[in-house]
Amino acid sequence: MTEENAIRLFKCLADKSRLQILKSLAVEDMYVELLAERLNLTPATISFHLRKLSEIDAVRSYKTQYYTMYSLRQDTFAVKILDILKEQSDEADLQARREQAYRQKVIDAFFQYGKLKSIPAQRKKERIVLEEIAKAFEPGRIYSEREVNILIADFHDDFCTIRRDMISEQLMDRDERGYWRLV
Amino acid sequence: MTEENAIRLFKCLADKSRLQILKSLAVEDMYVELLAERLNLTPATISFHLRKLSEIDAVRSYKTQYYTMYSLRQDTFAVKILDILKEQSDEADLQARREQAYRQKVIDAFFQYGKLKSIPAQRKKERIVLEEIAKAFEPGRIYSEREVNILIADFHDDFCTIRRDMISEQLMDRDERGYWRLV
DNA sequence: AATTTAATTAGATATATATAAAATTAATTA
DNA sequence: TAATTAATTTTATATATATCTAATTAAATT
Repeated sequence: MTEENAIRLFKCLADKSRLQILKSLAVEDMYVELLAERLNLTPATISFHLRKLSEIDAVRSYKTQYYTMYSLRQDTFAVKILDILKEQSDEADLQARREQAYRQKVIDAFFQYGKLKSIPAQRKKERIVLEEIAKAFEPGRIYSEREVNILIADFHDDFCTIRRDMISEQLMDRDERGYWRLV
Repeated sequence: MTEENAIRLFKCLADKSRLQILKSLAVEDMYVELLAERLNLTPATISFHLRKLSEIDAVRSYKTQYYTMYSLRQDTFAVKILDILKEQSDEADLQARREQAYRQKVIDAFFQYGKLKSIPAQRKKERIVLEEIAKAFEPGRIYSEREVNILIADFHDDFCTIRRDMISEQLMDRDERGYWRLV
C-alpha cells in the first residue's frame, strides 16, 4: 500500500460518522435512509460518506427492491496497522538515503588514502568527518590521552584540534580516568 | 477500545506528517530536530505532532545526552483494523436497541391476545404492525388470495385494507399466480 | 406518461487543524 | 552564573472537510 493510500484509508476511519457507518455495516448490510435514521444524519450526509468509503473499496453496493444496499468489504480492513507502518516509507526513506549520499560526498571530499586532507570549516561537514574518525574508537573502552592522540594522528597531524572538537561535538567524553567514545 | 479512542488513533494516522514520523520511528529512534530535517518541517511542527502521538501512547520518549529521543510503541499498533470495527458500536448500537424498544412498544400498544386492536393511523406505526403480521407468511411460498385473507383475518377483520397496505408497503407482492411475502 | 420515493449532487457554512514564526522553557556546558 | 542549544508552547493563518438545505437524478409503480 502506498503512503497516499494509507492516508486515504485512515482519513476514512478518522471520522465519527464514517466509523459508525462501518461498524453498522460490520453487523449487517444497510441502505442510506436507514443509516441516516440510525446515526441521526441526513441521507445527503450518509451518501457523502458512502462515496468516500467506496472510493477506497471499503464498501460495495447492490440494488434490492427500492433500496441500494451497502455492505462492508472486510478484506480491505484485514490488516494490522503495524504492518502498514513497517512498509517502506517513500519520502522519509528517500530523505535518509539522500542524507547518506551527502555524507559520503563529504567523506570522499575530505579523506584521501585514509587520511584527512583538511579540517572542514563548515560545522555540519566537520561533524560528519569527526563521526568518521570516531569509528576508530571502540565503544565502551577507556583510552588514555596518549592513545587518543596516536589514533587521531593516523588521520591528521592536528590531533589537538580534532580531539577538542570531538569532545565539544559530544562524540567523546572524558574524566580523570581518560577518554571514551559516546556515539 | 472505545469509539472515541479509535477515532483519536485513526486521526493520528490520517496525517501525512504524523504517518511519516511513525514510519521513521518504526525504523529507528529519533529526536525532534532530526525528524524535522528528514521531513522538511520545523521542530515546532514535529513537536506538535509528537505531542499528539504521545497522547494516544503511540510514542514514548527518553533523554540521552543533548537530545530527547522518541521511540515507537509498537504494541499500540499491533491491532487489525477489522477487529476495531467489529467491537460493540456504542452509538449506532444504542440507536438500534432504542429502535427495537420502540417497535415493541408499538406492538404492545396495538396487539392484544394476538389480535390487532386497530390499524395505526401513523404510517410509521402501521408499517411496524404490518411487518409483524407479515411474519405469519413463509418467505418463498405463494399464497392464494383466499389464504391471505384467512391468515390476516386471524389478526383483524379488515383484511382487505391490511392486504392492500402490505402490498403498498412492499411487504408482499402479487401476480396472476397469487401473493408472496417480500421482506 | 405521470407520480412517488430513494439516492446523489451542488452550494453554503462552520468547524477543525496543520503549519510556521516568535517567545518561552529546560537542560547542558563553559 | 552566563551562554548555548534542544524542545515546547503560543499565536496567527490558511486549508480541508463535515454537515445541512435545496435541487437534481434515477428507479419503480400506477
